[in-house]
Amino acid sequence: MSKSASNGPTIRDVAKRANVGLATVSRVLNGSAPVAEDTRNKVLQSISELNYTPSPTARKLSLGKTFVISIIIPFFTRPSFIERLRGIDSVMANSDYDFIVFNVETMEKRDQYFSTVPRPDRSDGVIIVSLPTKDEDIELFRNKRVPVVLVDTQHPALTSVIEDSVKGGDDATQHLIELGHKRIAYVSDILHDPLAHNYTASRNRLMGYRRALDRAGIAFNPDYHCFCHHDRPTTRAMMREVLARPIRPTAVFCASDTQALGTMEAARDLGLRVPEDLSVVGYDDIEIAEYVGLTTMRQALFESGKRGAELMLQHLGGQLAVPHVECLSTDLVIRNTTCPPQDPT
Amino acid sequence: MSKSASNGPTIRDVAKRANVGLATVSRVLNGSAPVAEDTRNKVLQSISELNYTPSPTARKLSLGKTFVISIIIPFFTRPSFIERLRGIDSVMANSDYDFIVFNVETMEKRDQYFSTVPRPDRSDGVIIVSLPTKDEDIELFRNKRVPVVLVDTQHPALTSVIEDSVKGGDDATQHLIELGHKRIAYVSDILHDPLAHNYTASRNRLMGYRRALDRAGIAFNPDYHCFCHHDRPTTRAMMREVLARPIRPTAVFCASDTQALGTMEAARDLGLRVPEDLSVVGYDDIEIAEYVGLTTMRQALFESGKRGAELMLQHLGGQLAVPHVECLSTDLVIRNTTCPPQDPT
DNA sequence: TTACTTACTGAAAGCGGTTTCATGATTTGG
DNA sequence: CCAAATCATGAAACCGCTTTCAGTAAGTAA
Repeated sequence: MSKSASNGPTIRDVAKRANVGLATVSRVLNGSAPVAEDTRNKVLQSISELNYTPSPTARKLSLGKTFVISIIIPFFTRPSFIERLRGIDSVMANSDYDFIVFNVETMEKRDQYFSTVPRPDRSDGVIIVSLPTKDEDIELFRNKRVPVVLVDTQHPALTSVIEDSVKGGDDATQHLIELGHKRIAYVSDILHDPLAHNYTASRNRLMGYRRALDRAGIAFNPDYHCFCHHDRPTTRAMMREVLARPIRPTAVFCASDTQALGTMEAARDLGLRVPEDLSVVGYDDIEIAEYVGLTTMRQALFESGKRGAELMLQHLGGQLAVPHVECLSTDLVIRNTTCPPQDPT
Repeated sequence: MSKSASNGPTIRDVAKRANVGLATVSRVLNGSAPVAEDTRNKVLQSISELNYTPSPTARKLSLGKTFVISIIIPFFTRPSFIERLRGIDSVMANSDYDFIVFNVETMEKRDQYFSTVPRPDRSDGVIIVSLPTKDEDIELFRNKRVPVVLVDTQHPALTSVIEDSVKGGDDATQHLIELGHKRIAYVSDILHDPLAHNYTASRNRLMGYRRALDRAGIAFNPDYHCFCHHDRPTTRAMMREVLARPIRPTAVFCASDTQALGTMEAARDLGLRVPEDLSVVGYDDIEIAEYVGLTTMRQALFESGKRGAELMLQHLGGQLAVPHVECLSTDLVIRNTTCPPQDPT
């Protein structure tokens, strides 16, 4: 089944037509060695007459490269991941590399992709986004000798670009403290599910939250740490209960905008006004955040993807030997879901 | 620079170790010809001892296939496109094919991808999403002999899966008419820019809108056809002006939810209540639509991607000779941005 | 027993490039 | 003016797989 049917001209055809050896054509194509001016012209003409383009596959085989960068990313459908992907795309589109996205929605998929994707015959490099890596994974990658760059996760052995979620959590909480709040709840994804939306990030933001609390001399109240699955309806249900307590929080810091929206829905359900009765701070600054006027932490999502891709390209180019960690900044965007508490107890 | 460095075992190594010819190994791998039971076992054992996996690149070259489906899609970052991509992913992830996404944000990129991506040495098939194709494009595809499937666009020469936007526009408008509205505006993207969000769709929805109007004996008022760039702020600015007119529409049908949100912002700016003073119907049912309670047309976005991918796979499998058109249904989701007009003139 | 299938199997020829290596043509320079 | 170095080039090997083709061994029919 050798599909020689109509498969376009090959480098051999070009060589024949130009009366040169095929090696010479290759040299003209890649500029890999000097070629006499008029020989080059003959070749160039032959190429354009035949409307020849080299076969990427053959090139890959010969070079032992795939010219593919694989991206392993969970739930690529979520707005924040899309932004990161766009960042990656913005640099990859202008490189020699294609990129293939592997969408992880289950633990099996994760394991499957972690073991099959980082192979030299499948990818020249792998960018892993927002998925925690274990030591054994690292070992696997090292064996396969495929360069790996981490985005929004970190491991000492790999170069990674991260956001400082501890600081982000701290800043968000600090904002509420400065407004005079004392009863501040923290709402996050479940903290023990590695596939949860913000596995590491949720933990780090919690640390930041506690750090800010400590600094202000406010005791951490475990009852004010609320967590549930990442979707809005679930958060809404949970928060409806939390906000109905006799001593309810006057402010809520949410580890994601989606959960902030759920929280606001819950407040609405209970007839609580935002921000007068309840201040809400989100995280991510997704597109609707602006529409609903949500105060939130903006991350450099696009930038993170872009830097990740750039670092990968550098890695592939031979620069960048040692694992390199890059930390992007996070800014608080103040809109109108926060204000001082009505009754500053 | 033959990168023979540590490149894993080859089929030859497997053959040698099992004391068979390498053709036999290939046969075991692909089941392409009968192999004696114990020969097969020797091979299998050798494979697992060596932890061998065949090189995809070599396979591709030999077979003359790429095992890649390319997706050409505009602004893949927009929610509706993501949904379609997810649909595609859901079927591709379980196939032998990888897919590569080519994100079109400019006319140059469109042309570049249209001419370089559909080549037999680059893709086994191309799925084009939401991008109108001209006859000359078709000619090009035919020359390259690469199968093409269209999603959310249509061309007589190609198999495509579409939504019935005319009917969608009709239904949405009909809903408003039934509520008693007479002054109904239509808000859409610019109708002459092929890269606009909803090029074809915006036109078809307009046709549906007019059809419903006709049927109800309401004259089409060109002043009530408003169009501008697809983003929310622009729509907001435009609609602020439109809604400030002495005789303003009592209802607005928007060709996208994003524009519906812009319209609602404009209403808010002018102190108009939705739906009491202004009914709004959107299109797409993006995620926030539910949050803000927007009445909107829901399309089978995920389904469209899924079907597109399935048709492509069928095509590749040799079934599906004639161009085949598939039309997905669209449903009105009634929430709370529509009600009868206050002053039913 | 001989001729004729049938069932497996290995050697070798691609697939379409890149790169090494040897060679002939030119310079260079002493 | 001849030896030595330089330059440009083609032939051939190789990347790792699939498939054809021909041949061997075993099975069947006459």
